[in-house]
Amino acid sequence: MKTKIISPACADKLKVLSDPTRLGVLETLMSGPKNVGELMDELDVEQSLLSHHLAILRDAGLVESTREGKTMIYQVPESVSDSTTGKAIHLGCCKISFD
Amino acid sequence: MKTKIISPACADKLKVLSDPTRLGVLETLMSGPKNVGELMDELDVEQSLLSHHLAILRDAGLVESTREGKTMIYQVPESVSDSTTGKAIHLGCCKISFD
DNA sequence: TTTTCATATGAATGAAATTTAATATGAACT
DNA sequence: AGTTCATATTAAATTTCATTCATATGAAAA
Repeated sequence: MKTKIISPACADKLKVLSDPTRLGVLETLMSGPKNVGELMDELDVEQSLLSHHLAILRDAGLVESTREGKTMIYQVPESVSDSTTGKAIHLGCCKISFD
Repeated sequence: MKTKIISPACADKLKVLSDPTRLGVLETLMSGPKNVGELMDELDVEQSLLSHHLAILRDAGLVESTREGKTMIYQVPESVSDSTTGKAIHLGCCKISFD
């Protein structure tokens, strides 16, 4: 009886999405790039808290950021957002489709 | 500027899947019903710990159990597992497809 | 170069989730 | 009824996570 190797890596990626703020960030960014201030306004989250969550999303490769003057623009990488259906997130191990 | 209402309910459901043991249980059960002992063997998880995780999956409606003699059979409900593609989990708010 | 704006980082706290250990339940067998 | 097998439950210990607060960084403006 070989012991099945479960998928901790996939669970880790799902954990990144299993938070309302981070999920909200992704949902928001799926409609296009935004800077941190815009995300704060839209999601109604404190600056520092949002920044922490953005770091977690960035570390997981689910968002990427570029500086534009004083502000930082965040967006979902092409490889992550399904541009055809528009409403899916590719985690590598699995794909999450909304609605 | 209306404040966007994020989706805590969906995050909660994703949280249930964001654990290697629970994800392993679901993956295992997607190939058919199993009793707890079989899940223990396949996933190499302690009895009590597995039971806790099964309770969380049950509370979330992602698995259901029926007694058969001394053992408990666990399975993924029809409504949750996508019977057509075979490899998807429906959470209500979103759908997770594997490989 | 000092100030201001936009964002990031680190430490501290508290809450929630996971894990372990011990015990309980419920069905079948003797 | 008492014992055993399979699983669940409870409580306690531990770990992880989210949040807050204070401070730092980096770019532009004065």
